[in-house]
Amino acid sequence: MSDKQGSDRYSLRGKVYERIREDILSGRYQQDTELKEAAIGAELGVSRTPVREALRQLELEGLVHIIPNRGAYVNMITAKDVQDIYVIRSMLEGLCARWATEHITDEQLEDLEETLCLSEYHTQKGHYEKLYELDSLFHEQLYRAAGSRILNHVLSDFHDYVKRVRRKTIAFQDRPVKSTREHRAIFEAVKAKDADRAEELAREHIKHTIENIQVYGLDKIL
Amino acid sequence: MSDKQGSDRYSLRGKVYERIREDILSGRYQQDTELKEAAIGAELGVSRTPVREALRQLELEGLVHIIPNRGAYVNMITAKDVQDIYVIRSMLEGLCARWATEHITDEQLEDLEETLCLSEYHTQKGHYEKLYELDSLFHEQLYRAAGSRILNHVLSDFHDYVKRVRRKTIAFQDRPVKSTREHRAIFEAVKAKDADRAEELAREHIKHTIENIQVYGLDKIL
DNA sequence: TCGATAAACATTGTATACAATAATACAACC
DNA sequence: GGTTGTATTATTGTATACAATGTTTATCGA
Repeated sequence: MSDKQGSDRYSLRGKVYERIREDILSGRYQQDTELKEAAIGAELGVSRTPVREALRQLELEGLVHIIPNRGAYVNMITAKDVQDIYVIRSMLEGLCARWATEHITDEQLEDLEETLCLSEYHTQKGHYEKLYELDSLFHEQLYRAAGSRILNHVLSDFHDYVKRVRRKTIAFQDRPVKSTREHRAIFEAVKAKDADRAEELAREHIKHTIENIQVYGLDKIL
Repeated sequence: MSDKQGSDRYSLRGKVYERIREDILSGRYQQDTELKEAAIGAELGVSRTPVREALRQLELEGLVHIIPNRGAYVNMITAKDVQDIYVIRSMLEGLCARWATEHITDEQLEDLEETLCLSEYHTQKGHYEKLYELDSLFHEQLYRAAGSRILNHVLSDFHDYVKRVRRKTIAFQDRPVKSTREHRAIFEAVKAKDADRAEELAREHIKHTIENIQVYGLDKIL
């Protein structure tokens, strides 16, 4: 999720923030690249002020580290980070599925099913870019359904962190078919109010994603 | 953990950040209190610039929400948030204990044991303020021992979030004695390289903490 | 040539000035 | 009286100026 709690994509600060973030997450910068406020400002045609604010936010997110009076440096996401994130996510997605089962409304269930149907359609057609979006949407809908501000916050962050990895690996081998099938299974468990099963399935779903990524080869992305 | 990745407590920005953060977490502000840059700056004797930066960081952390061109508003932590955090933490602390078991060095093991000994001493003596610090330290050492930047980051954040709750409830009833005993048990499992047991114990430890908090009465804190 | 020192430079930290936007108060109108 | 439009005010968004700090380079002496 990129809309973050209020990142304000339309202010200069928001634009700069999104831009640098994207540049780091997409691997344009190398580890420890120095991010000079003036240079970035000049490049984007803004003053140092919005750049500074963007860098401070990125620091809190862990994407850059700032040494006082020296500068801001890029924190690349390492292969280990990605693996850790997926292990953590598998637990939290499980919890999320459980809570969603307990709290989901009929309307949210319908939205989820609609997303699922679309996913199944585009899986058949092999529309991978569309599938990527729908995959994100499915998970976001589940996050919301869980009804926990905190869980939503942390899962959204992680989800966003590994965006690049997901984008690259989602279409690898027979993952799309399996992934969509797993989504369907999770959905059915949630609908049937079987929280234990929903949790188990969601955990497995993420674990399978990790395996797929490992087969693909993480080093090809990072 | 308050030293954050580089929050820079010694710059004005860092001081303002810590101050506002503390004021929110300690409940000095009410939900949706408007935080005006000029007012805060005047109160702390600094210009708007560091205040702005602090507010932007707090937004990302979820402690304030900013409406563009309007202002920054306090996001209180609700009782449900606290409960959610503890449920999430119980899982992640479990994972942390597992990873710590797998990665901990002999030196880290010794540090941990030292903390533990001190805890046991101060538990006997009933030094609750000291115990609070040692409790934090024990967990932080375990976070570090797990050897995962990501897990450390998210757990430290959560740990910090519920600081106030912990401070208030740590001395409630016979919790100090039990808590220290549980720490000892976790330590022994880690030392014995029994990852399954360490994970299970760590999870239970947090669950017991939740129960203690619930008996104490969350509404008394928030 | 090497090392130390200091001066020049680059970069961040903070304050202030100005622009843009939103909130408020008040008047004109129905 | 209520409503709408406008002027005023307050507040944030951005740019710029200045201060403090860190880094590099040039110079001097041994």
